Amino acid sequence: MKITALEEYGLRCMLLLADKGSGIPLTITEISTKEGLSIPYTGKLLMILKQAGLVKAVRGRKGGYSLTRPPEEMALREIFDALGEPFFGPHHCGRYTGDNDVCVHNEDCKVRDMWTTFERFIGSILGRVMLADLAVGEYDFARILEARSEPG
Amino acid sequence: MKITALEEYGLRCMLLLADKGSGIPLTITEISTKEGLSIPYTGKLLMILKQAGLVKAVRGRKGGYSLTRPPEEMALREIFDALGEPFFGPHHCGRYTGDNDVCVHNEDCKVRDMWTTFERFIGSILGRVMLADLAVGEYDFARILEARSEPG
DNA sequence: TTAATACTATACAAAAAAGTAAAGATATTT
DNA sequence: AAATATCTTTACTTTTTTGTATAGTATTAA
Repeated sequence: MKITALEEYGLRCMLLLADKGSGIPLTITEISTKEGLSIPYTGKLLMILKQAGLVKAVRGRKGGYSLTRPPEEMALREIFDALGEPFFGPHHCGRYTGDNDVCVHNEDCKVRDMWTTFERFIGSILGRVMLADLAVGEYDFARILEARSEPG
Repeated sequence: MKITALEEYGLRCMLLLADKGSGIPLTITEISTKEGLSIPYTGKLLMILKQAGLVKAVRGRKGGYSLTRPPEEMALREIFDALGEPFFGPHHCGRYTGDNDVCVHNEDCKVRDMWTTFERFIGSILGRVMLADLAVGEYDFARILEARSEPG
């Protein structure tokens, strides 16, 4: 039950871009310096985020990366989905089949049902907390859950 | 953001022991057969659970594993803590330091604060859902959160 | 048009997690 | 006491994840 490296570092990069504002893009070099990451690894991260449509790249001089949307409209859920599988995703049961081709509990599984509920619970939070909330330091989940409706 | 193999399989073994009742212990061989896992791997899992004090072992004939406490008193949280680190644990920041010895955001980190809140949120659920709830198919988290007080 | 700057893609190396193998120690039953 | 069934320990192999290296492509400003 762990946060992966891509998720952790990817979120940090997104936050950096959110803080910067959408004016001037940030280069890979700048991002890598500010986050203490290597340049190739930073490039890899940004590439993943770009392919998910969360950031856009401008080449050449004065180029760099910036967000495709204002951080107020970017849910943490989208960011994590871009950087890895969800907590309990569609591949879970096919992945943990033990020694068999298909899980022993395939027909009826209490653990699966529990994870499904759990995933939905977590998703309802991450879908409503926006990158802008993070930038401002707002993560009172209970209040956010109350104030905002389920995301579309 | 993923569930580890140890957590998934370990939880299944615990559920199996909970269903069995605390009378006759289950052997590694029985557990491995019922869960579709190899015998050595099952042994490894049970050893971890034993060292955490969640199960006890009896050697020799008629031996095997059983729960140390009734499943009504065993929170999912304890089980996951035994099988791996918590979602956002004390080692997180020391682990994701990029190329430096200490994380660039060590002084003031919005991501860290967010994870802390998030971890507490998840913990408040997992601390109140018991293994017995799972066995019965009860995982209406909202209701459980409402009905039960914060665990000690 | 040229050189500098920046992103893109592919292949590879290192570290961590997952899973296996085999020999050893302990308890119970006969 | 001996045989058997069980847990226990250590070391090893495989797979996945992380992170690196390098060569290539595109854009812009002078």
